Amino acid sequence: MDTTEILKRSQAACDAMSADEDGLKREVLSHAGNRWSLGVVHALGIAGKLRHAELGRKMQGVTQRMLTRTLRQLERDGLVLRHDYREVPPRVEYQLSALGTGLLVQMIPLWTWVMENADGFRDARRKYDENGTS
Amino acid sequence: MDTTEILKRSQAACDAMSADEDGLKREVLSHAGNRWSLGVVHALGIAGKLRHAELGRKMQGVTQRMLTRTLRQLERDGLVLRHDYREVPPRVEYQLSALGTGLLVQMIPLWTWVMENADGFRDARRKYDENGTS
DNA sequence: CAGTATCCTTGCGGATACTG
DNA sequence: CAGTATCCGCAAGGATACTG
Repeated sequence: MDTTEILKRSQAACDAMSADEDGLKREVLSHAGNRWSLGVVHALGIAGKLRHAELGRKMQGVTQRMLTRTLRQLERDGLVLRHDYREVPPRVEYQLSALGTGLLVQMIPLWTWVMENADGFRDARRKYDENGTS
Repeated sequence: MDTTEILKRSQAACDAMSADEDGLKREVLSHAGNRWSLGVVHALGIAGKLRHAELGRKMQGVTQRMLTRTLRQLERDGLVLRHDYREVPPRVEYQLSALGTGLLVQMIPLWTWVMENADGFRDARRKYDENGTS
């Protein structure tokens, strides 16, 4: 494989990165890495618009508190739009913003790769743990 | 934009995902989202091989404890290889595994996208905070 | 040089109960 | 329905000191 060529391109990209930019990337990643963020972006990407309770049902196991937290975080990051209809009983719908959709799209090849290499991850983990316990 | 088409592809990808697979993805992401992981993978991608102290210098601000922790995590995930020369004074070199290189390559388009949309993120954040404090 | 060991603070994630 | 309020346990991240 021509990893050399690939790494050169990587280097070109990396050289342009300041510490500030690295912070931004980590912020995006770390938010995406939160317990429920991925599933929410996912669910919204598929369904388009969803209400709080609908999301709660799709996300099997999430508590109201964590769902709200996650949505607030995603909203603050500009990935999710919140629309409060100000009715009684309350009706609030969530959907991906353009930014959120963009992120989801960027993520797809990454997910595909992760799934393709799932065995590689498991093997590595197993080997590491064997050596550790031997 | 034809987000519809894109979302359909996304959906196709999503439908194939079990809760188990989602867990794996979140694990990968959450590790990548750790404070220093990204920088380490980055630095190793550029430099090839690096010693503990060299990494410490490149990563500006990391403590020995966190660097070791990060490296152990990455090693356990199979992204980084550790080679201990067993000399005195100690010499240990780290480098990306094939898996690690692959991950870095997958990440590049994502980083590029994040950087291109940095302003979008900042604007969203600003708006959200303005509405919150008003 | 390449780590451990110890202590501390912060924030995530969850359980439960309550409210407009 | 769509949240808040309160409490809790745990792990991440960091500061500091020490070791083979």
